[in-house]
Amino acid sequence: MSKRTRVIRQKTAKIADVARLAGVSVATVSRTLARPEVVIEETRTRVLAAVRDTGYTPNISARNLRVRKTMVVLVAVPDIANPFFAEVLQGIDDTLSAAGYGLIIANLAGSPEKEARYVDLVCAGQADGVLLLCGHVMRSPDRDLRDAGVPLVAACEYIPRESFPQVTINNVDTAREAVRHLVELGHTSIAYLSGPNFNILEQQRLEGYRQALHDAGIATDASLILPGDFTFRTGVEAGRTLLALKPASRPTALFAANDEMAIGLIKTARAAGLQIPDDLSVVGFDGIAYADYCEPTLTTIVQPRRGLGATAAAELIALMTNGRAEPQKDIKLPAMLMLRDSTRPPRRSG
Amino acid sequence: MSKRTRVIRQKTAKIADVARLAGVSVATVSRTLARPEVVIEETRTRVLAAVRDTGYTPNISARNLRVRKTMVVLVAVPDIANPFFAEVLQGIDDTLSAAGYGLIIANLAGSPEKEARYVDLVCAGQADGVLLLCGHVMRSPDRDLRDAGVPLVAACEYIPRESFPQVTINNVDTAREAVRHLVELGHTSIAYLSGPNFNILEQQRLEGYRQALHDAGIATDASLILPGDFTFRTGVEAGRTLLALKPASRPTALFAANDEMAIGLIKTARAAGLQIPDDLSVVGFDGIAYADYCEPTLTTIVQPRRGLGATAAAELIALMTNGRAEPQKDIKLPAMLMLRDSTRPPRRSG
DNA sequence: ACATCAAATGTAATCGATTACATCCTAACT
DNA sequence: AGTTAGGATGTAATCGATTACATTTGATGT
Repeated sequence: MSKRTRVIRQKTAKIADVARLAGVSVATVSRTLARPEVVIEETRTRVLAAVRDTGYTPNISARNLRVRKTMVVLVAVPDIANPFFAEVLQGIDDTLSAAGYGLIIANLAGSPEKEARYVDLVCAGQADGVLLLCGHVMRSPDRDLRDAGVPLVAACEYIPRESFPQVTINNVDTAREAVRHLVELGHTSIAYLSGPNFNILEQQRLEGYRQALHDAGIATDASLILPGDFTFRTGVEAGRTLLALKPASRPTALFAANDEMAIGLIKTARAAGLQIPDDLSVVGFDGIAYADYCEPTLTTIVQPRRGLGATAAAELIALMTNGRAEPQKDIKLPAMLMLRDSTRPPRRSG
Repeated sequence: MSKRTRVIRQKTAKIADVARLAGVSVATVSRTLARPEVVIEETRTRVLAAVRDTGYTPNISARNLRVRKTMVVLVAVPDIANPFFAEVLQGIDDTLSAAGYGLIIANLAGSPEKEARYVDLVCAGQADGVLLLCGHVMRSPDRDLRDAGVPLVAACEYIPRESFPQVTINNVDTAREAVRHLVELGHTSIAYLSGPNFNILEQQRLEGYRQALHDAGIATDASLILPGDFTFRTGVEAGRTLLALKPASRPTALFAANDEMAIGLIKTARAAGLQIPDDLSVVGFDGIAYADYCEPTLTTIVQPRRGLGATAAAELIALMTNGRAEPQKDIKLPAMLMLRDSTRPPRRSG
């Protein structure tokens, strides 16, 4: 059976072959596949049988050329190796692939050349829409994604002053809540381990940190703001910086702009004999799987990672199909402070 | 300047528009872009100027339809959230995108429906090649990826009895080396934390474990083979199983079929008061980034993750361009035992 | 019995690029 | 000067599907 069909089909059957075998016109074959209800029962079965026998599958390039669609969306990710994005991608993938869309993952990896290639790809009509997880509208030397004329949706990293839908969490308020948690435990000397300077998430989380300190009447101490770039490595470095301080002037708590840095910092601090959380409470941000695997388990802000992906994908689908749905949408999903073992009141209260 | 071009271009310029503006035929435009050396200098500059002014980018669907290529490869991944695959993907992405290919990531996630959708996609000519990281040739109810007539290359998980190139490490020998390390430290009671039963990697690593024990004259004890499925969660469960044993009959070392499970097991064991490596030495497999972040750092087999991806991608490119290069290639990349802090001689030697 | 209409199907234009083949032109050789 | 070779460009077929419009068919109403 499957042997036989494999023999019949030489290259790949085209719609004309099916039409010939079924004794109908190509239009009828096309209709049978697209809107079965408009062809009469008897024709339909004949056509479907011919489709089966020839092993016919429509040529997507031809269809795309004709209907000007690709059924592909491009997802721009700063870094696939970052587990946070991997989980957001799952949500995107679930939603999009259920709706029949394929996805091209653009791993920007900080490379402007790659970014430019992907912009050109989209401008060339290779995608029906773009999901930006990267905090900016992608550019090539002479083009901008907005020129491509395809729907855009941003997620995770808010892009200011844009008119397309965005799906994010409220980073400012959430960061503020994280720091407030430390304040409520009694900490007054609270450090901040930052993300890369011009990153929007960084700015928002820093703002939340500032607000929380201000709420508590604590002055911001610039020396307690440690530079980082969201990687484990800079977490380790920040840990060393912290250890170099005299114990007396060392903060009793730290809020990290993401989990990976928090985990790097904890590792370094522990290796040097510091007790976490006894000597130093740490709060992270993101809620990656590892935050629950490490030791001690990390108190952190859990972002609805799959939810962010799924919601953004749904929004993009709406734009791609309904044409113009309401843009300007600014969807905020709830994030949650997850209390685990890395935070505790300071040893010497006050 | 960019303002002006943005105004000129109404929808998207097609090749005919460029031709008209440059005062040449469409063939000349096409040639100028594809093989600049065949058109005379003066024409070339005129055409290129017209291209710039119109903001022309070729319509890829049309080109694909004509030349029967897509410049897209599909990568089948068992699970994007698995950090091991994320790193392999980076290698793939680097190589493929440098060669101008886009990639569609098929996150199988154990779903036969998704798998089938992707098979149909490829059979419909949506990809020029497929990279299988998933240990089997993908199927849909009535089709098989081999029917698609596109080049295939497998990586990471060896697929027996297939004629396409495969890029893997030698799992049997490497696992054997990992266990030999434990033997050489003096361990004689060595457990194995397995992967899912029918997975080829699992079978090979188990075989390596068996061989190493045999080499050392140690009898295999079926009760020391703990079930797992490569996830952190089953590592935790295996940890509990281990803890339930009387200390006297508890193994002094364990080889886990991957890092995530090893890390889960270590966490559970430590939480129950077991010292790692003093009470239990642990060796993992894969060398994910986290193996160096956790506590204690994990002795493990480091796979050349980017290398696997890059090599497989290069192999696929060769097949896609040269048409038929030598198939049957079985490329083995070296993996390395990385000694870290989770292994040590047993307390009571002998 | 004829006009009318709708349902079913067919015909052919169309999407936008590539490229085989045809044509034109110039330079070089006899 | 006439012929020719080959370089540069143009013309038109082609890739394979979708779909507007045309045609056929049969049923219904008068």
